[in-house]
Amino acid sequence: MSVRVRFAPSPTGYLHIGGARTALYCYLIAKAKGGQFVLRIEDTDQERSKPEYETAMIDDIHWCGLDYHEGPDKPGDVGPYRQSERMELYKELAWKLVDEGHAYPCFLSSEQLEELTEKANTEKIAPHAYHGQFRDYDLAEAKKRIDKGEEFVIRFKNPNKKYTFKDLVRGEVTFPEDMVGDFVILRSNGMPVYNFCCVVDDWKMKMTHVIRAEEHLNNTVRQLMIYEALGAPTPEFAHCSLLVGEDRQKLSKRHGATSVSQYRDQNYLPQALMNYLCLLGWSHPEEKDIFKVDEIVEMFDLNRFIKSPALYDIAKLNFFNGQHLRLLTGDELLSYCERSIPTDHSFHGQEKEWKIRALEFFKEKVNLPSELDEHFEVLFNTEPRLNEADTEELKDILSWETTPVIQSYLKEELTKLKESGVEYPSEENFSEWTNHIKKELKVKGKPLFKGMRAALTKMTQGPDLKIVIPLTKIDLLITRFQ
RNA sequence: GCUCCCAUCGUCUAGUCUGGUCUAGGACACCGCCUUUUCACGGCGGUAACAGGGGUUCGAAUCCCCUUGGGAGUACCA
Repeated sequence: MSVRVRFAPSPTGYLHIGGARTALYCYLIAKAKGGQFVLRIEDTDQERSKPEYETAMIDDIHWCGLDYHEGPDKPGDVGPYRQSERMELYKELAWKLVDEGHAYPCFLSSEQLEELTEKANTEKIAPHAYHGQFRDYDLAEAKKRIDKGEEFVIRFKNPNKKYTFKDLVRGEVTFPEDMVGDFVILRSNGMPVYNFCCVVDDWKMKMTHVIRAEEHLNNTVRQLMIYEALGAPTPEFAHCSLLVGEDRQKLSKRHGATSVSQYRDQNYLPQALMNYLCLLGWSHPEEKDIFKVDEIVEMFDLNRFIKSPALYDIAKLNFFNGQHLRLLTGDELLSYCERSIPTDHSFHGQEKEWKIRALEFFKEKVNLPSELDEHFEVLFNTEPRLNEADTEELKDILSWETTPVIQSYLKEELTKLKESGVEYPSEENFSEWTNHIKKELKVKGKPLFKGMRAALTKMTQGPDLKIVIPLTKIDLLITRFQ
């Protein structure tokens, strides 16, 4: 039987970093086993689910490069793939469970429920202890009350026995009989509840593996009960570790940038994000750390999942971005970096060939394209860029810089070049100047290079002049002498 | 409270299943040196961990138990 794995987010917000990682694992397992990856939208919470979130989520999943075989926008044989479109099925099965004695209507009002929970709390027993008030209520009587229009929910009748299952990452897990009470499967507004539709769909959509985060581990006991009552085969479960923030708590909004769209907006490389996320809870058999996810499918398996929670660290993500940035070439590099450079930046006025040459050189210095701006200063500034630490050092340089002979020499050379119709100095030009100043003007060593740097770039430090000067327009260089 | 899960450098992790090759390896970050007449890159090196206690064993990071710590769940959210 072919492996089928689903990612089932609820559209109540933007795709979360943790969600993206789960989706990645689902994608990878499906791919590794030559199976299908399915996207299902769990929108049964009418208040919080929004269609625009669904759209955004799908966009983000695509941006991550996690293409699925079936989903709301990719019809398959077991659709629809949006739970709000499967209501009839859930209702039918919920009532089937009622008729078979696995579930029952319950008429407890929310006020009554609150009181009962309160009571259980003061008695220091499980809060769900009194939720089963209607479990033995006469069904015919119940149906009469429903027909009269009375509000009700459907509760699942807990069979009160232990449940054990083998989790693919955690091993054998056992839940005691009283872990949960008679829980709701159909709300009073007619909407089914997560644990119920999840099982129905995983069954009807023929899922073989349920891969999700550890926060769902405890839900598994409820789901196991439902599979059993439905007479459905249980899939394999794999609960992967949680992603946590600095405080070791589940990663959430208050930890800062935790949605994929924020990284997209900040122009991170999706392959870098995926690479980093992949390693947060899984390890490469050869301890390789920089890779594209599609390169590791054949070695991806559940055995290398880590059970303990992983801390999400942006510093390390930045490193991964830098590594992937350096893997980019020519056109890729240009179209990627260009987006991060302010639209009014002089960079955009340059020739394409120049841009690529500049980026190929500067890419070694940054992790993110947004850091490029400060490095470009050396190419475009017209005012001296000096920080306090430079001042001391500058005293010498300034005395040199103001030496009229050398100033006028460089200026003269630049003017000659300009008149010959050249737009940029060549590397050879730069060497000639250096040699001339060395031989004829008797300046060498540190004063030579520091001095030339200060004169030509108005900065005391920066990248290799041999590279930088040929990237700077002669016109601009001349203005630096005025 | 109750239930479940987890526990190796600050962080991500290798090693745990199949005890010895682990005076615990790699990566991020940090620090130093080399290289570069600057900066960065790169290279080399450094600081830094088996939570604690009991067992089992000739031998335990690895197996068992307890303690402690952390997390998750305990909803008519998912």
